[in-house]
Amino acid sequence: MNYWLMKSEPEAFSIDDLQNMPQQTEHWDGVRNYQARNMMRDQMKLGDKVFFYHSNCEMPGIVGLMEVVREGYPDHTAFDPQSKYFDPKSTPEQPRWFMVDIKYIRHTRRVIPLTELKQQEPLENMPLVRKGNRLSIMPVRNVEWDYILRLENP
DNA sequence: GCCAACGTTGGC
DNA sequence: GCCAACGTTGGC
Repeated sequence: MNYWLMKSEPEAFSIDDLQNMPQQTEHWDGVRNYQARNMMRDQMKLGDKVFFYHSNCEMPGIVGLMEVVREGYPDHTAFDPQSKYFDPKSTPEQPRWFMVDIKYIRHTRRVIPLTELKQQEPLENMPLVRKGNRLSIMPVRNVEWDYILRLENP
């Protein structure tokens, strides 16, 4: 099993929003970055676990756990001229953008803020804590995953 | 709201 | 294929 971290701006889509979806499941649409696209299309597998990260907000940090429940398939919002994610270069015949379906598992016991993650030496190689990184989806090493979960307890 | 860092676009 | 211009991300 592999581990991941996915960012979302809580004003657009938060962990609470996910929890309140039917089946507590939602497709992760709107990603328009090739690296992130490749991970969703090729690497994220059923049962993989994912940290939900809130970005661009008062307290950026890890807020919950989720699980991949459907592997990569075309992001249909790219086909819809009404969507803000519309991309005329993506067609159903030759889709350019992909998404996965994600299911809520639980909130973390507390928000684990970015400021705290940055202070952890074992996490210093995570793209998340590196300056200028803009990846909205990234792999998490097994040891990093376990380490972060231990931070949950104050 | 600012701005550094980064990715993408398009002229040449 | 280079690179300037532009747009976006996201912490602060």
